Parts: sequence; C-alpha cells; structure tokens
Amino acid sequence: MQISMKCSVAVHCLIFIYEARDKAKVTSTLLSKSTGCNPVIIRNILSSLKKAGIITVARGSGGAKLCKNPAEITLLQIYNALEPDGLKGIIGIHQCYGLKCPVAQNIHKVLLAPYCKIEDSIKNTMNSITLQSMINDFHELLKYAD
Amino acid sequence: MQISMKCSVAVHCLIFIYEARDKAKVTSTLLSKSTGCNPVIIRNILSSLKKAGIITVARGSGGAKLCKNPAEITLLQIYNALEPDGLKGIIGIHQCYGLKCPVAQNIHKVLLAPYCKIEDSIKNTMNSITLQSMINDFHELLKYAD
DNA sequence: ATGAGATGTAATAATTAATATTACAACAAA
DNA sequence: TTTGTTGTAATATTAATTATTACATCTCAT
Repeated sequence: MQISMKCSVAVHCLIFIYEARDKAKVTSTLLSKSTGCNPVIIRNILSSLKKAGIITVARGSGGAKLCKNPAEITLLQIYNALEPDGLKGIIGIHQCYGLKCPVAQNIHKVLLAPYCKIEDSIKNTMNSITLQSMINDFHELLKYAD
Repeated sequence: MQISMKCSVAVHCLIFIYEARDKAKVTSTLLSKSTGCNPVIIRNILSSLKKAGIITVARGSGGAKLCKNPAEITLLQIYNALEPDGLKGIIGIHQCYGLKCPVAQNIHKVLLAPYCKIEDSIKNTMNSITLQSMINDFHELLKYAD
C-alpha cells in the first residue's frame, strides 16, 4: 500500500502559499484548482496545517499564509500535522489471536522493534527535508523550463 | 495510510517455517490457522517468496522450507518479494495536470528527490534487519513467557 | 445591516485498494 | 486412484481514501 497522498497535496499547497505571498489571496478554491483536489479536502488539510502552527488561515475574508520560515518547516512536521498518529503503525500487523501457536502469540512483539527502527529512519529523513529545500528545487525547475 | 500487512504475515510464515523445520510439514492450511489469514492469501505470499528464492514449496505433497540461512534473509528481500514495485512510489503523489499553474506542473519533480531519500532510508533499515535477528528475538520472548 | 465570498465541519457518497472466498486444474505420493 | 496439496483465476467482501453536499459561521466592503 501507499502512504496517503495528502502529504504531497500539503506540500503543493505550502509551496503555492509561499509563492503567492503578498501577491494573491490563497483560498481553498484556488488551491483546489491547482492541486486537482476537492476544496473540502484542501480545507481539511489547511485546517490540520493550521492546528500544527504551520500556517494561518483567515476566517471569513479567506486566505492562507505561512507563519514560519520555510527553512523551519520540515516534511516531518507536515506529515505529523496530517496524520494524527504520525508514523506509528505505518506498517500494518495482522491480528492473530493465535490460540496455542507460539509464533502467533509473539509475532506482534517480534515485529515491534524492527518496525520502530523503520519508522525512526523515515522520521529522521523527513526531518532533514525542509520546505525551503523543496522551494529551492522548484525555483531551479522554473529556471530551466521552456 | 499504512504499508500492507502482507509483510508481517510473510515474516510470521518464515519464522513458522524455520521453527517447524524437520518437525512438521508446513502447509498453507497450517499457516493460515496460525496467521489468521485466508489460505489463498498464504499461498500467494508463499508463491512470491518462492519466486524470490527465499523458500521452496513442494507441489502436490505440500510443505514449505527455507532455502537460505535466516541470517541471509533480510526484511528488504521479503518486502521486495511481496511488492512488485518495491518501495517505489510508496508515498503517493496526486495527479495534477495543472493547466498553467507552475506549482502543479512541477510538484511531481519537486517531490521526487525527497521521496527517493525516504525510500532509500527505509531500504537501508530493512536491509539491516535479518530473519535471524527476528528469530532470535522470538526465542528470547519464549524464554520469558509464563 | 446586509450581501458576497470565505472558512469549518458534519454527514454522506463514490471510488479505490486490500483482503477473503470460491472454484477448480495440476500435481505428488501412499 | 484416492487423498491432500499447490497454483491461480474469478469474484466478493471489507476497509480505507477521496469526493461531494450541505450548511452554519465568519469578515469585510458597500
């Protein structure tokens, strides 16, 4: 399976918000057109990012703004904002109330440590990726566009 | 979202197969009882593990056996055996044939490098975890069971 | 103050992905 | 040649994700 693409949409929105700063009011309708997602999905994502202190959203008049420097916003913060449980349990474990079988009784515990290691390595990598770096890459791409 | 739990079931099966070596014939029915999964699911998983050269499965008479030393079987091998595309694209990217919006046109490329980094870090960690180490942990748990 | 354009959120629907089931052909060995 | 098994296709079920509808609430310009 695949990690929800909400994360990708969120990054899209954040880059958009950054690029539009002082230029245009960034509404959920606008972002929904740019991302191809439903405006309610966008509003939910923005709402999560807002709760995490990454952006502010103006009620009524509308418009989203970053409330941190892009260099201080990491992919991990974004991901955690969207997923209430973070990366915990990102690899599913089957439920086996496995009767007498000792493997069934212990498999959950056996997998715990390996899966935590994996979660931690994802965390570390996500933490090393900033919105700033992605914005930089975006600008590089713009330069060489035809 | 969460990575398919096929991986967990596969590890369960492999530990079971290892523990049962020279003791019992490990059939898909037996594994399905221990894991709580449908026997066809088990057969599909075993089939994938077989194609990857991790186990042998006796046609007709039945029974699965490891065909490598557990120390030489890594979690990455197991995962790759199960998922045809490996970890590629584990984090989904939304499709936005984004008209004129430059963010929409470039978001895919912007996310490519960060997501590859994440995939690589998962790969490295999975590669450092062997079936042997999980079997060892399993034995430790058995020691201290009531 | 009020109308236009937003957000926030609940409820529901539609879609997609994961898992389970049924069915049966092919196989191996007693 | 019967019994128990694997391999696999086809289908059904279930669960998760994404989309939609609906509407209360808010802000500001007029």
